[in-house]
Amino acid sequence: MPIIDPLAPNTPQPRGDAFVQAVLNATLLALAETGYAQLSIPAVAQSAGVNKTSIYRRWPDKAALVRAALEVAMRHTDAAPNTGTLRGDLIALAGTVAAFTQSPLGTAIIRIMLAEGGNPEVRALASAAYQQAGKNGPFEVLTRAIQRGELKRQEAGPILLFTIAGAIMHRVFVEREAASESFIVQLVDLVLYGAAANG
Amino acid sequence: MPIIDPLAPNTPQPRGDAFVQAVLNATLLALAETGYAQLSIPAVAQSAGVNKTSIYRRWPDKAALVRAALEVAMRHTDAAPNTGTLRGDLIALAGTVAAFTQSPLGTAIIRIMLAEGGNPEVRALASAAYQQAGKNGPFEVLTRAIQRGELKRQEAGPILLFTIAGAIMHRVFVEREAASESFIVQLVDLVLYGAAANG
DNA sequence: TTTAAATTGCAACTGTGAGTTGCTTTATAA
DNA sequence: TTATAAAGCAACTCACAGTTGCAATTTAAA
Repeated sequence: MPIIDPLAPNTPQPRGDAFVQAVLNATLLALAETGYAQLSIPAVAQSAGVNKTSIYRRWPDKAALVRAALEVAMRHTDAAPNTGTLRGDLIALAGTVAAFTQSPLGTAIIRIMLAEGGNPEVRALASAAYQQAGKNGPFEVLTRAIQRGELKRQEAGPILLFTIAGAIMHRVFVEREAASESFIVQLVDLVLYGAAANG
Repeated sequence: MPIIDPLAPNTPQPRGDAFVQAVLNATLLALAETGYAQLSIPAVAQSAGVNKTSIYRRWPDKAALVRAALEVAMRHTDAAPNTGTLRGDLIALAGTVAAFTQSPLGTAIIRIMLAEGGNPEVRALASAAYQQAGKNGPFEVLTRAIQRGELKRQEAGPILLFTIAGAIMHRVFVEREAASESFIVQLVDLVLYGAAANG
């Protein structure tokens, strides 16, 4: 009874399609609710309405299951915003980051990345997933801002983006407040014009 | 065989003192290494060179043990910096936050706070510990800056501080780069003067 | 429609490790 | 020196993750 590769071509997958969907969905759900360390395959099986044995036969261990779930979940990228101003673009980008951070899946991914001392392979995939969520967008935005002359010091670009992401993380995970539209505008104005400005 | 309150006065503690020290130190160590979820009392016992039974008799469960360890560990507060300028004070504050964030204990506390879906009581204590690390300092710094006229818009104060903390968290936990002195200066200048400034 | 192959379910099993209990040993205070 | 409380020790229970052999079911293809 060999372990099946769900991606192999021409592999007969009698009931496999719905089965895999159900299990991976349940995995993402469990990830969001309890985190990676607490996640148990028997619990996922029950939540998916499926027998644990079947999960064990398809995926060798917890890491492989979570990897598969994250891979499936991460098959979309948001387009870069283009509002005509750096401020507008940053507000749009920050909104995307905030939405991701506050979604159950985003929460799960960020928690794996930050918190679990566990499987490095899984953590690497979580990092990849997090970074992919804003892959091209940010760089296009910065490039256009530099061309427009809105961002004089190019080297400030990365820290600008990372600071926005970090502030949103702090807002959601530490303060446990919503990263609302008004918060995002405040934040973008802070990193664009500074607290010392007269406003 | 009642559970002993280690803080009760006039309680005879024959070998208790050294014992408690050893166990709580081992607990903080384990917390830093493996995190709360993975922490096991038998493992702590072995690491402390102590019998697990003795731990179970003193602390009713893992949450109580970790609570005791965090309470002991958090018995110091840093004084507010006073360099004469807001910029200097913020750099000093950010340095303190960075040192805490990058210390094993700080890492453990932040991870409990952010990641574990586990015991809410423990998470609350971790939050308290994190906030206490910078309790009075930040507010004194802001007050003096407002008096000096360096911070025109008072309402920018909290988001200013939280953004610094969040950016440091992102640096350490997501980018996994050191929050060096030069990074901190860059960060403070960003939130004080903004990326749009000519520099 | 039938048949063969593979997948899923099911039930019973193993193994590990957390937490418990009764008893003995040892340190401390008086 | 002695009484008392704490710490050690060994053996136990129990929950739950992961395994195995076999029966039931679905699907693809003839």
